[in-house]
Amino acid sequence: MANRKTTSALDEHLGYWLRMVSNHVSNGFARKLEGHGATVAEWVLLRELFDVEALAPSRLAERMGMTRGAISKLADRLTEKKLVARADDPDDQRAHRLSLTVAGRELVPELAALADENDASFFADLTALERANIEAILRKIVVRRGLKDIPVS
Amino acid sequence: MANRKTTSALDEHLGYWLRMVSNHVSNGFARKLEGHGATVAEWVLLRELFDVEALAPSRLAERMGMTRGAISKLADRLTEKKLVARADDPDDQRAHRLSLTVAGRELVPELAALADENDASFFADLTALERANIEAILRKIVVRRGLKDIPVS
DNA sequence: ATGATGTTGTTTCCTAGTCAACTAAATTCG
DNA sequence: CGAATTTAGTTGACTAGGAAACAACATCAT
Repeated sequence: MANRKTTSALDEHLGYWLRMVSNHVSNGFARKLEGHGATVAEWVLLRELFDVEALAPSRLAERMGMTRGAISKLADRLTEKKLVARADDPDDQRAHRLSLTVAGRELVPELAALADENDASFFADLTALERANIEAILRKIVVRRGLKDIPVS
Repeated sequence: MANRKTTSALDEHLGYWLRMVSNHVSNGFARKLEGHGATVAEWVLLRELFDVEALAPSRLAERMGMTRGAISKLADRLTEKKLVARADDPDDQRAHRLSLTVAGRELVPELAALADENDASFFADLTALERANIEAILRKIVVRRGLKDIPVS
């Protein structure tokens, strides 16, 4: 037993490699979105609204793993851009309902194409088996640990 | 050819699952670090300095994938906490050299233990084979795409 | 050696989040 | 019913980063 345990290096953690790849994927996507005047958070919000008639900010906050404050400001920006509309909830004087404008609805498929492209190009180096493997493993972690939203930070 | 292509959902992208898991790992680690008064960026900087006598802020910026401005402020916080010391570079009047203080050097193994624990607990659900697989796949992406730093954003 | 160019680190301004306090409205319960 | 509590959304103070301008110094080409 000659060696004391040595302080582990950054890259000895699986989390390190995960963060490296994940941040590059998100970053690449963010750069692609920039060209269309959108951010990742904006894309996610728009996509969430896409297959629903309308949604309350609070629900979006839960689904997106952001605070209500953040959603409030995000919605401000998107209404400013005329991509999202705020309407009063007829059943609850406090509540709002966010929905896509026509322009917003038209933008979603365009951004979805960028997302597809980004994902495809990033994982193009992998074999079909590798892609299936990594997805299965990630899903397993999500299920086992009961992860439900994506914390932004 | 009955069906038009449908707008892809968020979770149809590998990047989605990657981000979900990666953000949870980082977030969990951040919460653990909080109890020790440190942030993830601080941990990374301290760990980078750990196996080197001293390093210029610019080098750290490259290695950490952050701007020099960000490193400047990060170094401010760490010197404020007496974990890092700034010294003039004798060979270059512009340059500085950052190094760990005794307290900083003592803190690193403590935080490394947290990192180990966080990583282990997070991937505990996986089999050894799954862990080996995901690491190999992530490393392959890093190599193939020539990723060298971790963009923070 | 000197003038152009490049590099180092800091600083200012901006962005997009968090957190906590707040207002108004809804709900619960005694 | 009416008071206490909960919920919805906004706001303000704060944080950690990026981008770009900057001053000081170094390097390089003549």
